[in-house]
Amino acid sequence: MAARPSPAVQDYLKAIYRLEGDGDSVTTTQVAQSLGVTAPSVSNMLKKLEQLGYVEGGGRRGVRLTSEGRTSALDVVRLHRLVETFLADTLGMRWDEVHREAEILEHHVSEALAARIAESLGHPDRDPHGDPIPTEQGLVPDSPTSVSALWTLPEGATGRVSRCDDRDPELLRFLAEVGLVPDVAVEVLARAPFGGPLTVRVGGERRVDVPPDAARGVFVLGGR
Amino acid sequence: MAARPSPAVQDYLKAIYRLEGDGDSVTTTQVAQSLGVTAPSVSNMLKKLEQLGYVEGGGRRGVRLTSEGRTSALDVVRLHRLVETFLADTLGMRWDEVHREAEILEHHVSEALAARIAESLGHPDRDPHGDPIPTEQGLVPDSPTSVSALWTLPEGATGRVSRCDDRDPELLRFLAEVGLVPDVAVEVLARAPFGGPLTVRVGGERRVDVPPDAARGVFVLGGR
DNA sequence: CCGCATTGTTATGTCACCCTAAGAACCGTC
DNA sequence: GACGGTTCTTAGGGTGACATAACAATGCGG
Repeated sequence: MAARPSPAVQDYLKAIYRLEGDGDSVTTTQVAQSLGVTAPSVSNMLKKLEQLGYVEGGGRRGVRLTSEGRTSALDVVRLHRLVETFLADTLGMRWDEVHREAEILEHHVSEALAARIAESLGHPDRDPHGDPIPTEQGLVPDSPTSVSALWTLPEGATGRVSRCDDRDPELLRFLAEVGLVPDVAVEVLARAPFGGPLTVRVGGERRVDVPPDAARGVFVLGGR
Repeated sequence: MAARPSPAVQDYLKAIYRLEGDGDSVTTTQVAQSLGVTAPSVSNMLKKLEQLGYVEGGGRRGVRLTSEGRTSALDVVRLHRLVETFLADTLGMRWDEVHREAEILEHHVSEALAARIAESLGHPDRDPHGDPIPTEQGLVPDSPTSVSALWTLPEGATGRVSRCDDRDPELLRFLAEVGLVPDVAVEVLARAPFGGPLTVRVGGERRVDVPPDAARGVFVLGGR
């Protein structure tokens, strides 16, 4: 029953967890950029995290989470996504507002409260942006392997929106407007050259032009 | 549009606000005891609060809140009680659990979220313990003047429970068990001598023995 | 009016977390 | 294998909020 890490530590663990997704070893600068702090701050904190047993490999080539670190990171991620889902579903907050709020509340919601929230929502396994919600035991619902950014799909590709990047409220407002939300069917009709927009059929109905930076934040579970 | 004070500052303002209730000038030691910190810490913080314009009269005889201080204190109290109400009504948390949780969340709930919570609850004016919830404009719903601690009532007195002290979960569990909750009718049937229990009729039905320390935490709006 | 308890302050230290400035280690290029 | 650029760490500060220790001021009983 380890004590709950401080908000700062939780933020570092969460960032490292997210960065481990692509490639496995995480560098000081990656973390610094991701959290908006300076490299020396990260250097100090990583040393501390290593002493606390949350990360290892502190020497050269970046750090990795220990299993304990991963457990703690998943705890935070779970709370974040549960809170997001709750704010959206129960309180009717817009999906572009919930991330900010959850970013703070994730550090201050007790386990007891989280359990109640989860129960009142019927133990959801996806948050409003389509991200999987880890279980209390730290299991992450299967992330299908054939998920690619909409941006990378060739003309003619079809599939369903799996998740959307939740960090940019403006992006989310745009996506909501054009109907690019989780579970909707999409088909890439055309790719404009020179970094132009993608033309996409959304929900079998609307034709929508999606600019590159938007298309990079939408992930599609491929039909083919 | 003053920036939101830090959690620590909010806690001090809340404590001073509560202590101003009885008598008007609040001393260093009162605050220290109320917050469980040492006198020097309070001394420092009061100096800071005075510089920030939240309190005045810092010299001799204790401090008082400025109107700005009172406004900020009421903001915190409002959030605390809204959160309590929400946790109890919407999430079914027991009334003895909500205080602890709200004590933390009050510092981290945004104005936007508070507004949504208030709306989803229909802008309640009492929390689960019967305490009044200040409005967004900082107005405290009328606290009736003829409210006295159950402990102070003479034999034969009648009335309705107005509010219960929310700080001791054990007390609240006891009160819930014997039915002493806000709005229930009570009548003092007997006062045992030498600090013995009060015998009270609750809700026109049950006879209940209420020990002194419990009777001091229940406040009754007098019928006569 | 003096002594002494209560109350409050100043001085100083600690801890967590962040910063800037400056030096050390690594890395591909020539 | 020296060189310039990137990356990382060490050194040294700063802030907020707490602590302890020691001193000052108040206020009351005798």
